[in-house]
Amino acid sequence: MDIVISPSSDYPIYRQIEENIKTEILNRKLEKNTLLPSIRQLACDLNVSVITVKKAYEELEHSGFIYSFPGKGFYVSEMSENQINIIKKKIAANTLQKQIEYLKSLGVESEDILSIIKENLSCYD
Amino acid sequence: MDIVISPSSDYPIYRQIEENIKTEILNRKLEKNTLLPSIRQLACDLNVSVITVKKAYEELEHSGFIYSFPGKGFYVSEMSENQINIIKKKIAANTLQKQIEYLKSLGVESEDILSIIKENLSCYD
Amino acid sequence: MDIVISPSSDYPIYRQIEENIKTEILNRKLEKNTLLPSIRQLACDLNVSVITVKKAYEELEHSGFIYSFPGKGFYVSEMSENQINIIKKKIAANTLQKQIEYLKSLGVESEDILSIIKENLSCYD
Amino acid sequence: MDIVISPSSDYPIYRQIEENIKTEILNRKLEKNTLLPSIRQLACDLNVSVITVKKAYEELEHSGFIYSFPGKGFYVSEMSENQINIIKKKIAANTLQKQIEYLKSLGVESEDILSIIKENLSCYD
DNA sequence: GTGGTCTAGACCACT
DNA sequence: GTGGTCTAGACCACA
Repeated sequence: MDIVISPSSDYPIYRQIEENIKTEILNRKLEKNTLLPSIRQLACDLNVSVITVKKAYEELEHSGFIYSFPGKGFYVSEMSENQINIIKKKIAANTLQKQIEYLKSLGVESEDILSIIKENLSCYD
Repeated sequence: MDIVISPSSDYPIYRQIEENIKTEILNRKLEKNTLLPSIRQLACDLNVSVITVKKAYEELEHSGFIYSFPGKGFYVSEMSENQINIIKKKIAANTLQKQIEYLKSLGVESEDILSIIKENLSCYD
Repeated sequence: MDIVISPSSDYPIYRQIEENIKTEILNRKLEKNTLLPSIRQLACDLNVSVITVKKAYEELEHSGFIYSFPGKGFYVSEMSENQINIIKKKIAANTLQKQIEYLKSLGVESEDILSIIKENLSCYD
Repeated sequence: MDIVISPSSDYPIYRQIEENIKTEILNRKLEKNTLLPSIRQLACDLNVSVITVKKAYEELEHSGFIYSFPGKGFYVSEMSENQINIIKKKIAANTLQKQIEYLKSLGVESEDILSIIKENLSCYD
């Protein structure tokens, strides 16, 4: 599992860990029922506090991406391909809508937004 | 000048004020050399502390959107139509790039992103 | 009389006016017993408040560079060539000493200071 | 770390703290990645408000001399010997140039300036 | 009147 | 514990 965090960011570390794992789950890089590294292990690897990792895992459990057996560890939840796709699209729709709302309030032209998007997407095809 | 803030947001109040004014400047709703409301006045209007407004003005001055004559007040900087457009596009390019980077790392399809964008933009035309 | 002020500077305007006039007196651009522009006139020319000019004149009178006949105006004081030279050297000695003290506390090398000085002076010979 | 401030000075306290620390960094008295005293600690030591120290640290972070990990503290930035020397010389060149410009506008002779400088420098060798 | 600075508290999120 | 933010006062220099 590759988790990259930047402690200097203004974004909380536990959120960064959370996002990293969520991404890997939605990506299918982490398969269902996989055992995640223990809180202590990950805390040690990332050189952060145990509490920080614990918080990240708790949030992930709360939002249903992982589940835990107390005393055993945290596991990746089962989700159908369909469920995952729905979640992905929901996230995309939400974030992009806010983004565009903001840029429009700035007065950015639709065509400019579209061309920036296309240019960026072309890097991935 | 219309400034709307939500003190309960997790986004700092001074950033909200900053963003509001920056948006109005980029929008040309606030024209160059306009005298902004005094720190005290705005603090009173928004029902926040003087220091909170000062910090917002300070940041805006730091990034060049406004300038001050101590003892007189804060004024909107002169910026050419061109400069403003460049700044707008820069902001758009930056935020959209990060957005797409993130969505791509999630594995969202390009066509899905594009269709969401188009759907959202159609609300503004 | 040429007075240039920058209202945006963090240096008070009345000090700027003061320094400008002091410089012209030490320069002999303003000769002894010359009648300075009236407070109202100068305030109007510089587009600043009457009070600001008044304060500058008061300070100059206080330090002996000008004198006033109430109801008539402000005049440049009489000073011998010798007196003027002594004042100039005193100012130079004071400011340069502080400057060097500061640069030395930063750990700047003496040779660097000297070469910068020489380079700058060469522009004036 | 030795920080000396004079609260009665017309120079803002937060600037004094800023200058003190900047000097120690350029001096290499504070080595890179050193943990600075916490805002609260320093505020207590200097007997000033927390906010005053915070402002000083904020400015230093803004200009790149220090960096922060929220929740952990402020650290001295990494800068090569070279970078530091460049900054030092830049500061020296800037301040000395302004100084000489001013003295020249007063009509001080080059030789006088040079002899004052040499006299002062001799105190440090 | 304005901005510039400062105090002495406070609450919060994060480590 | 740390920094991040905020309040509700205050005094000062300046215009």
